[in-house]
Amino acid sequence: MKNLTKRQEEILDLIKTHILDFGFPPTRADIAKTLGFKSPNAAEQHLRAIEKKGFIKILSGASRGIVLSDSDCDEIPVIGLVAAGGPILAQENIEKTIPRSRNLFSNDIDYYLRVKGDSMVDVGIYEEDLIGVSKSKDFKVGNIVVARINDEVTVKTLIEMSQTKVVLRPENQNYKDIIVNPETDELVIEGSCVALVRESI
Amino acid sequence: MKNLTKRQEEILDLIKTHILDFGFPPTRADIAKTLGFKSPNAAEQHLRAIEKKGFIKILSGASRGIVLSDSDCDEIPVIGLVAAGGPILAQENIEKTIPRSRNLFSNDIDYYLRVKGDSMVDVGIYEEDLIGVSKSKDFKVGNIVVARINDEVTVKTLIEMSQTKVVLRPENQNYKDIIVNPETDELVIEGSCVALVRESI
DNA sequence: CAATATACTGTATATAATTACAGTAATTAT
DNA sequence: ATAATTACTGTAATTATATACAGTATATTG
Repeated sequence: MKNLTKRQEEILDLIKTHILDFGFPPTRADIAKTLGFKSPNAAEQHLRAIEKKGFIKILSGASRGIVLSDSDCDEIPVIGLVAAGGPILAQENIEKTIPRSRNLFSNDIDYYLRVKGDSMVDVGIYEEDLIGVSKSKDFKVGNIVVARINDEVTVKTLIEMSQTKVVLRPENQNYKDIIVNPETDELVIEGSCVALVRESI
Repeated sequence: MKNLTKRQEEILDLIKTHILDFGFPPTRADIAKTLGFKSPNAAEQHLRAIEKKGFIKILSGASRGIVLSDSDCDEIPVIGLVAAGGPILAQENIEKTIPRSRNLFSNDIDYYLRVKGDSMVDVGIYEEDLIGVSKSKDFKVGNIVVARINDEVTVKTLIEMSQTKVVLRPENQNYKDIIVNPETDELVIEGSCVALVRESI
């Protein structure tokens, strides 16, 4: 799918905003008025261009007949197994997506990560649970974080964090603390857990 | 808010379905065609009646200008503390509601129940968690259920169920099984847990 | 360098859609 | 008993909207 131009993106945003605000898409005249066009035809031609690039579908003969394509209704990815090496949000890691509008949580969730293993059972995080991850950088010691250590992604409690020592604790007596020296090992805190979802009890 | 007639309810449903299917509300003509009216004015008058009862707002002069009122986007109640005696879904028990459209789960969730106490920590259900409850009657032994025993509502695992003996097990070594004789004690299985949500980790 | 894409103005028209007016008939509330 | 509500048909006017056609100008691609 080709990229939209800046102006086209503006128009797509306007359509989404209109739907959010009113519950239905704008007319050509609405678009023209909002963006200051003097002709509704300017909007028309933008819409055709955006349709050509696959971001919307125009239903001919229907008023306000603009249908957003699935790809752009802003979905939250659910990450299954993370392939070693690549970025977490790489396409091949995405198990499915959830429309952002269905997001139950007020928190800022950038993606859901499916939990593998039992290293966090003592805080009630089980295998196959989905944890909501926020990429925000304001995590603190004590938070449960998503960490990447040398290409391996793991969910642990952040216990200590300094220039030379980071301690990640599995919440399960059978496991030992992971102690990393960020100067010798590659360590990235990808985000912190802000929610948990268990789909099948 | 007054109740809708059967026909009006049909029309409101049609509007919701149309929005779901197309992304925008139907026209009067659409409604008339779908329901077999020979005049778009039949639809018009129904819409006015539904608006009068507060379920929709009609934006005059705008095509497809039908806005659903908040109240009818079908909300899932979140039940906090259950007052002894009354029904679970009584108004005073409802802590808040969540739009059904925001429901992440495919399961049939009739309400969310906020967990009190630590009797289920061994299966990862913690105080303040929300469990999604389905009122469906096809729960089985082994399921986690919401039970009401003599006016007290509790979440436990259903271990055994016969005419004269029902065993409910707290999933916490510090608690003992609850054994109830449905013939002498009042016992209602309100539903079974089909999901779990933890909003703050 | 020509073709295509982008980003518009300006006009016009067919059709889509709202909405008013005039009825009919059955049911329900006062 | 009478008024109001419900549930429509039928017609028609007005307005809202999509959309075609004719331009202008600049930027980008092959």
